[in-house]
Amino acid sequence: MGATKAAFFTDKQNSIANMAKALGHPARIAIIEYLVKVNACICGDIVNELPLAQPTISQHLKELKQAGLIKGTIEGNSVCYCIDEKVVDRLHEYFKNISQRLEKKNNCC
Amino acid sequence: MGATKAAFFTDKQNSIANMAKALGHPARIAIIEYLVKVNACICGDIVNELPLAQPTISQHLKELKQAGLIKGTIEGNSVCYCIDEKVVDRLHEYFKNISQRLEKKNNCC
DNA sequence: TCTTTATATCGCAATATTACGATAATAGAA
DNA sequence: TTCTATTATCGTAATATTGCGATATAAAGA
Repeated sequence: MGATKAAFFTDKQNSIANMAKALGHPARIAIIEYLVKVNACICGDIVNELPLAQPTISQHLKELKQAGLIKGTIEGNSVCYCIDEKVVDRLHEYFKNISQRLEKKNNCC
Repeated sequence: MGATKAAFFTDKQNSIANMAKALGHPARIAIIEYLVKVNACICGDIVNELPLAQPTISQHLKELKQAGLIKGTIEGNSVCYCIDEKVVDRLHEYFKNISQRLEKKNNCC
Protein backbone atom coordinates (compact mmCIF):
# COMPACT_ATOMS: atom_id res chain seq x y z
CA MET A 1 0.00 0.00 0.00
CA GLY A 2 1.19 3.50 0.75
CA ALA A 3 -1.60 5.39 -0.94
CA THR A 4 -3.73 7.53 1.33
CA LYS A 5 -7.37 6.43 1.52
CA ALA A 6 -8.60 9.95 0.85
CA ALA A 7 -11.88 8.72 -0.63
CA PHE A 8 -13.08 7.53 2.78
CA PHE A 9 -12.90 10.97 4.37
CA THR A 10 -14.94 14.13 3.91
CA ASP A 11 -13.95 16.89 1.49
CA LYS A 12 -13.33 19.22 4.40
CA GLN A 13 -11.11 16.70 6.16
CA ASN A 14 -9.13 16.14 2.98
CA SER A 15 -8.87 19.87 2.39
CA ILE A 16 -7.58 20.67 5.88
CA ALA A 17 -5.18 17.71 5.70
CA ASN A 18 -3.86 18.97 2.36
CA MET A 19 -3.15 22.42 3.75
CA ALA A 20 -1.52 20.95 6.85
CA LYS A 21 0.55 18.60 4.71
CA ALA A 22 1.80 21.52 2.63
CA LEU A 23 2.94 23.19 5.85
CA GLY A 24 4.46 19.95 7.12
CA HIS A 25 8.00 20.80 6.08
CA PRO A 26 10.28 23.37 7.74
CA ALA A 27 11.37 24.81 4.38
CA ARG A 28 7.77 25.56 3.49
CA ILE A 29 7.16 27.09 6.91
CA ALA A 30 10.25 29.22 6.33
CA ILE A 31 8.91 30.27 2.92
CA ILE A 32 5.56 31.26 4.44
CA GLU A 33 7.26 33.24 7.21
CA TYR A 34 9.49 34.99 4.71
CA LEU A 35 6.46 35.90 2.59
CA VAL A 36 4.68 37.27 5.66
CA LYS A 37 7.75 39.41 6.36
CA VAL A 38 8.33 40.81 2.88
CA ASN A 39 4.70 40.67 1.70
CA ALA A 40 5.67 39.47 -1.78
CA CYS A 41 8.77 38.32 -3.55
CA ILE A 42 10.12 36.35 -6.48
CA CYS A 43 11.43 32.78 -6.37
CA GLY A 44 15.04 33.93 -6.57
CA ASP A 45 14.73 35.90 -3.34
CA ILE A 46 13.74 32.73 -1.51
CA VAL A 47 16.60 30.82 -3.13
CA ASN A 48 18.96 33.44 -1.65
CA GLU A 49 17.25 33.19 1.73
CA LEU A 50 17.15 29.42 2.23
CA PRO A 51 19.90 26.78 2.07
CA LEU A 52 18.26 24.85 -0.73
CA ALA A 53 18.86 24.70 -4.48
CA GLN A 54 16.62 26.52 -6.94
CA PRO A 55 14.79 23.41 -8.24
CA THR A 56 14.03 22.41 -4.66
CA ILE A 57 12.59 25.83 -3.80
CA SER A 58 10.57 25.78 -7.01
CA GLN A 59 9.13 22.41 -6.02
CA HIS A 60 8.20 23.61 -2.52
CA LEU A 61 6.54 26.68 -4.03
CA LYS A 62 4.57 24.40 -6.33
CA GLU A 63 3.26 22.40 -3.39
CA LEU A 64 2.30 25.49 -1.42
CA LYS A 65 0.53 26.78 -4.52
CA GLN A 66 -1.33 23.51 -5.11
CA ALA A 67 -2.55 23.55 -1.52
CA GLY A 68 -3.82 27.09 -2.18
CA LEU A 69 -1.62 28.71 0.44
CA ILE A 70 0.22 31.00 -1.96
CA LYS A 71 -0.47 32.69 -5.27
CA GLY A 72 2.01 33.28 -8.09
CA THR A 73 1.67 36.01 -10.67
CA ILE A 74 3.87 36.20 -13.73
CA GLU A 75 5.66 39.54 -13.94
CA GLY A 76 7.91 39.77 -16.92
CA ASN A 77 10.32 36.90 -16.74
CA SER A 78 9.88 36.34 -13.03
CA VAL A 79 7.02 35.21 -10.82
CA CYS A 80 5.71 37.23 -7.89
CA TYR A 81 4.63 35.02 -5.00
CA CYS A 82 2.48 36.00 -2.04
CA ILE A 83 0.30 34.37 0.59
CA ASP A 84 -3.39 33.76 -0.07
CA GLU A 85 -4.90 35.42 2.99
CA LYS A 86 -8.24 33.63 2.66
CA VAL A 87 -6.69 30.21 2.93
CA VAL A 88 -4.58 31.10 5.96
CA ASP A 89 -7.74 32.54 7.51
CA ARG A 90 -9.50 29.24 6.91
CA LEU A 91 -6.77 27.43 8.83
CA HIS A 92 -6.91 30.05 11.57
CA GLU A 93 -10.69 29.59 11.91
CA TYR A 94 -10.31 25.82 11.97
CA PHE A 95 -7.94 25.81 14.94
CA LYS A 96 -9.85 28.61 16.66
CA ASN A 97 -12.98 26.48 16.51
CA ILE A 98 -11.21 23.45 17.96
CA SER A 99 -9.66 25.55 20.72
CA GLN A 100 -13.03 27.00 21.68
CA ARG A 101 -14.73 23.62 21.71
CA LEU A 102 -11.98 22.20 23.90
CA GLU A 103 -12.30 25.03 26.41
CA LYS A 104 -15.86 24.06 27.24
CA LYS A 105 -14.88 20.53 28.15
CA ASN A 106 -13.18 18.98 31.12
CA ASN A 107 -9.64 17.83 31.01
CA CYS A 108 -9.64 14.14 30.42
CA CYS A 109 -7.12 11.37 31.08
CA MET B 1 18.46 12.29 -0.78
CA GLY B 2 14.99 12.35 0.64
CA ALA B 3 15.91 13.35 4.16
CA THR B 4 14.56 16.67 5.31
CA LYS B 5 17.24 19.27 6.02
CA ALA B 6 15.73 20.05 9.42
CA ALA B 7 19.07 21.21 10.84
CA PHE B 8 19.03 24.32 8.66
CA PHE B 9 15.81 25.67 10.10
CA THR B 10 14.90 27.14 13.48
CA ASP B 11 13.49 25.03 16.31
CA LYS B 12 10.21 26.87 16.06
CA GLN B 13 9.97 26.27 12.32
CA ASN B 14 10.69 22.58 12.82
CA SER B 15 8.19 22.39 15.65
CA ILE B 16 5.36 23.99 13.68
CA ALA B 17 6.22 21.87 10.65
CA ASN B 18 6.09 18.73 12.80
CA MET B 19 2.65 19.56 14.14
CA ALA B 20 1.40 20.43 10.66
CA LYS B 21 2.88 17.23 9.27
CA ALA B 22 1.05 15.19 11.91
CA LEU B 23 -2.18 16.82 10.76
CA GLY B 24 -1.30 16.28 7.12
CA HIS B 25 -3.38 13.14 6.71
CA PRO B 26 -7.19 12.97 6.55
CA ALA B 27 -7.31 10.00 8.95
CA ARG B 28 -5.46 12.01 11.59
CA ILE B 29 -7.73 15.01 11.02
CA ALA B 30 -10.69 12.64 11.44
CA ILE B 31 -9.19 11.30 14.68
CA ILE B 32 -8.71 14.85 16.03
CA GLU B 33 -12.27 15.81 15.09
CA TYR B 34 -13.64 12.66 16.72
CA LEU B 35 -11.66 13.41 19.89
CA VAL B 36 -13.02 16.97 19.94
CA LYS B 37 -16.54 15.52 19.66
CA VAL B 38 -16.29 12.83 22.32
CA ASN B 39 -13.67 14.53 24.52
CA ALA B 40 -11.81 11.29 25.18
CA CYS B 41 -11.94 7.71 23.94
CA ILE B 42 -9.99 4.52 23.59
CA CYS B 43 -8.23 3.28 20.47
CA GLY B 44 -10.96 0.71 19.76
CA ASP B 45 -13.59 3.42 19.46
CA ILE B 46 -11.61 5.07 16.68
CA VAL B 47 -11.11 1.71 14.96
CA ASN B 48 -14.91 1.36 14.91
CA GLU B 49 -15.30 4.91 13.63
CA LEU B 50 -12.80 4.94 10.75
CA PRO B 51 -12.37 2.61 7.75
CA LEU B 52 -8.85 1.60 8.71
CA ALA B 53 -7.40 -1.47 10.41
CA GLN B 54 -6.39 -1.45 14.07
CA PRO B 55 -2.60 -1.38 13.46
CA THR B 56 -3.06 1.56 11.10
CA ILE B 57 -5.08 3.53 13.66
CA SER B 58 -2.50 2.69 16.32
CA GLN B 59 0.24 4.03 14.07
CA HIS B 60 -1.66 7.27 13.38
CA LEU B 61 -2.24 7.71 17.11
CA LYS B 62 1.47 7.24 17.69
CA GLU B 63 2.30 10.01 15.24
CA LEU B 64 -0.23 12.40 16.74
CA LYS B 65 1.21 11.62 20.15
CA GLN B 66 4.80 12.16 19.03
CA ALA B 67 3.84 15.54 17.60
CA GLY B 68 2.34 16.36 21.01
CA LEU B 69 -1.19 16.83 19.70
CA ILE B 70 -2.75 14.08 21.81
CA LYS B 71 -2.10 12.43 25.16
CA GLY B 72 -2.64 8.78 26.02
CA THR B 73 -3.26 7.47 29.51
CA ILE B 74 -3.25 3.77 30.35
CA GLU B 75 -6.52 2.75 31.98
CA GLY B 76 -6.57 -0.94 32.78
CA ASN B 77 -5.95 -2.81 29.57
CA SER B 78 -6.97 0.07 27.33
CA VAL B 79 -5.55 3.52 26.62
CA CYS B 80 -7.55 6.71 27.00
CA TYR B 81 -6.68 9.28 24.33
CA CYS B 82 -7.49 12.97 24.34
CA ILE B 83 -6.30 16.19 22.71
CA ASP B 84 -3.55 18.26 24.30
CA GLU B 85 -5.25 21.63 24.42
CA LYS B 86 -2.01 23.56 24.85
CA VAL B 87 -0.55 22.29 21.62
CA VAL B 88 -3.69 23.03 19.61
CA ASP B 89 -3.65 26.51 21.15
CA ARG B 90 -0.09 26.98 19.98
CA LEU B 91 -1.17 26.19 16.42
CA HIS B 92 -4.14 28.50 16.79
CA GLU B 93 -1.91 31.34 17.96
CA TYR B 94 0.52 30.73 15.12
CA PHE B 95 -2.10 31.12 12.41
CA LYS B 96 -3.79 33.97 14.26
CA ASN B 97 -0.50 35.85 14.25
CA ILE B 98 0.01 35.29 10.53
CA SER B 99 -3.57 36.35 9.77
CA GLN B 100 -3.15 39.56 11.74
CA ARG B 101 0.15 40.42 10.12
CA LEU B 102 -1.35 39.86 6.67
CA GLU B 103 -4.30 42.15 7.40
CA LYS B 104 -2.00 45.13 7.83
CA LYS B 105 -0.48 44.71 4.42
CA ASN B 106 -1.69 45.39 0.93
CA ASN B 107 -2.78 42.69 -1.39
CA CYS B 108 0.06 41.89 -3.67
CA CYS B 109 0.32 40.23 -7.06
C1' DT C 1 19.43 37.31 -33.30
C1' DC C 2 22.19 35.98 -29.41
C1' DT C 3 22.76 36.24 -24.58
C1' DT C 4 21.37 36.68 -20.00
C1' DT C 5 18.06 36.12 -16.32
C1' DA C 6 14.40 33.74 -13.89
C1' DT C 7 11.57 29.60 -13.26
C1' DA C 8 9.90 25.23 -14.19
C1' DT C 9 10.32 20.44 -15.32
C1' DC C 10 12.66 15.88 -15.89
C1' DG C 11 14.96 12.09 -14.03
C1' DC C 12 17.03 9.81 -10.49
C1' DA C 13 18.70 8.23 -5.83
C1' DA C 14 17.84 8.26 -0.97
C1' DT C 15 14.52 8.18 2.32
C1' DA C 16 9.85 8.42 4.44
C1' DT C 17 4.95 7.31 4.67
C1' DT C 18 0.89 4.39 4.42
C1' DA C 19 -1.55 0.27 5.23
C1' DC C 20 -2.15 -4.09 7.13
C1' DG C 21 -1.43 -9.19 8.40
C1' DA C 22 0.89 -11.57 11.89
C1' DT C 23 2.26 -11.48 16.33
C1' DA C 24 3.63 -9.79 20.90
C1' DA C 25 2.44 -7.69 25.34
C1' DT C 26 -0.53 -6.65 29.07
C1' DA C 27 -4.61 -6.47 31.99
C1' DG C 28 -8.92 -8.26 33.40
C1' DA C 29 -12.41 -12.14 33.49
C1' DA C 30 -13.63 -16.93 34.00
C1' DT D 1 -4.06 -20.57 35.13
C1' DT D 2 -6.40 -20.12 30.80
C1' DC D 3 -9.14 -17.25 27.88
C1' DT D 4 -10.46 -12.88 26.13
C1' DA D 5 -10.00 -8.03 25.11
C1' DT D 6 -7.15 -4.13 24.00
C1' DT D 7 -3.27 -2.03 22.15
C1' DA D 8 1.46 -1.97 20.36
C1' DT D 9 5.10 -3.60 17.44
C1' DC D 10 7.29 -6.15 13.55
C1' DG D 11 7.82 -6.94 8.85
C1' DT D 12 6.85 -5.86 4.32
C1' DA D 13 4.85 -4.11 -0.08
C1' DA D 14 3.22 -0.10 -2.45
C1' DT D 15 3.64 4.54 -2.90
C1' DA D 16 5.12 9.37 -1.85
C1' DT D 17 8.50 12.86 -0.60
C1' DT D 18 12.93 15.22 -0.71
C1' DG D 19 16.76 17.15 -2.98
C1' DC D 20 19.33 18.37 -6.81
C1' DG D 21 21.93 18.17 -11.41
C1' DA D 22 20.73 18.66 -16.03
C1' DT D 23 17.84 20.68 -19.05
C1' DA D 24 13.83 23.14 -20.92
C1' DT D 25 11.12 27.38 -21.27
C1' DA D 26 10.18 32.13 -21.61
C1' DA D 27 10.92 37.03 -21.19
C1' DA D 28 14.12 40.95 -21.32
C1' DG D 29 18.37 43.11 -22.84
C1' DA D 30 22.43 43.87 -26.00
